[in-house]
Amino acid sequence: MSTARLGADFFARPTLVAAVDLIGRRLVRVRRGRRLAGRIVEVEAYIGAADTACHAHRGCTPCNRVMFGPPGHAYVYFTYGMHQMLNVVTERDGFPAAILVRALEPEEGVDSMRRRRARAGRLRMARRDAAWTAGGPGRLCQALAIDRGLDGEDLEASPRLFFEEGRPAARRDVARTTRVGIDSAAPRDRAAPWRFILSGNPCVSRR
DNA sequence: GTAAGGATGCGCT
DNA sequence: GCGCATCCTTACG
Repeated sequence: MSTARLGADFFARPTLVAAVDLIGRRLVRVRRGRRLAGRIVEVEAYIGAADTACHAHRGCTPCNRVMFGPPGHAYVYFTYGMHQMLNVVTERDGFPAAILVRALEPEEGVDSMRRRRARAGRLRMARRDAAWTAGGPGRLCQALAIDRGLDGEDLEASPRLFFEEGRPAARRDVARTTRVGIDSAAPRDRAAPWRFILSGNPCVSRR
């Protein structure tokens, strides 16, 4: 178990390689001097302008420009009128690709995460269990107070948001599936097995 | 200026 | 499994 921080080199690799390697690592959000952290149990890869499920497929816009920049930076996107999603930019500067962090197993600051979820009006469900706190990209961002204010954050240097080496999963414990919620993408891209999950972990989102 | 749709989540059946 | 809330982002006029 290591608390060493993952640097830009970790993400300056082929996206699928970095995505598998990210399973089991720790995402840390520091807020008011306190740590909110969890083990990453689910991610998805979005790779290049040719991937019709990737936000980059319509070109560079003010909202997605971070994805076209250097690796190791946070790309935070707003969708469905109410949800934010946290991504990490991968590959070389100029090539748009990212890993969407879809679910965490809460480890530190769990009560704070639950309070944040409850305050947002999800009281009834928020009491249930820790798994509910950060399973799913929208829930994760809410629990960790991640919003577009963190878009473009340098995760190698930021005091507010970063990754730690944690406890990487054994390769045999990482399962691959197709990505979630991309029905309008081309059939070839819907079929790509670019979602990675920690097998059997209760915090993984649906399916 | 305006309209359509979206990398979701919740509650109910 | 299904409907709906909710509003930013984008494309088009």
